[in-house]
Amino acid sequence: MATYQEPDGWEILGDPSRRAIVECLAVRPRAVGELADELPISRPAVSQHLRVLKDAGLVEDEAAGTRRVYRLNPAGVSALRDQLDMFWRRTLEGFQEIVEDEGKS
Amino acid sequence: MATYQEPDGWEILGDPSRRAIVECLAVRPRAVGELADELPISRPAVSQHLRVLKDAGLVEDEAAGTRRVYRLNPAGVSALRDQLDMFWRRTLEGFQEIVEDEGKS
DNA sequence: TCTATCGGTAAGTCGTAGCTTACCGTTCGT
DNA sequence: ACGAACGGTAAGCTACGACTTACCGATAGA
Repeated sequence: MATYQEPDGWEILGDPSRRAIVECLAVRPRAVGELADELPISRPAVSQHLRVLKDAGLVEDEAAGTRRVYRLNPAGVSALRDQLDMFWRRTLEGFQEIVEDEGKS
Repeated sequence: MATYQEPDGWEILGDPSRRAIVECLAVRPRAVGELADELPISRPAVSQHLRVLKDAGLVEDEAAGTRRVYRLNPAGVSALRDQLDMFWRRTLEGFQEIVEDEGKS
C-alpha cells in the first residue's frame, strides 16, 4: 500500500501550509491552482507541498485535462493518524493514571 | 491555567528532541542533567527545549537542591492532545464517511 | 567559607525547510 | 497546428530553529 514512509508525520503536518492543504482537500478534491488561490503562497510552493504529501501517501492525484486534481488518500490519512496516536499511547502509558487522578487539578 | 499558548503544538512536538524529552518525562520526572545524559544533545540544548515545553504548559519544574526536576504537566498534556484532536476532527468531518466507506480499499 | 555541582542564559554557527522566480513540458481548445 | 492554460522542476535566496561553547548565579557539602 505504501501509505507511509519515514518522515515522521510530525514533520509532515508540522508545516502550517501543509496542514492548510490537507484541511482544504478534506472539504473536496481540488486542482493545484485552486489550492494556490486559497493559500498565501505561490503555486510552485503548493506543488512542492503536494509532493511531500504524496510521498507520504496522504494525497492522491489524478490528471484531468491540463489540470491535476488532488484528493486525500483515506488509507494514508488513517495510517498517519494511527502513527501519531502511537506517540500518545507511548507517552501516556504509565502516566495516564496521573492524568486521570489529578484531572485538571 | 495557562496550560497552552499559541505555538501550534505541532511546532512543539514537531521536534524529535522535544518528543524524546516528553516521552522520557512520561516515564518519570527527571533533572536536566539526567535528560541530557539520555539524549544525544548537550545540556543547554535540553534546557532550551524545556523552556519551550514549559512555556507551552507541557512541563512543570521544581527546585531540588542544586538540581531542578522536571515532570509532565497533566493538564498541559491533555490540552495539547485536545488541540491536535481538533485538527483531525476538522479534517475528517465531512470526509469521515469516505474513510469508513473505502476502508483500507 | 570555599569549592564543586547543577542549570539557566548569551552569543554565535550551521543546516535546512520553505518560498520565489524562471523555465519547460503537456494537454486542450480553436 | 498554434496558442493558452496548467502544473512540475530547477536554482537560488532567506529566515529560522537547533545546537554548541562560554559564562554566570545559586545551592549544598566539606
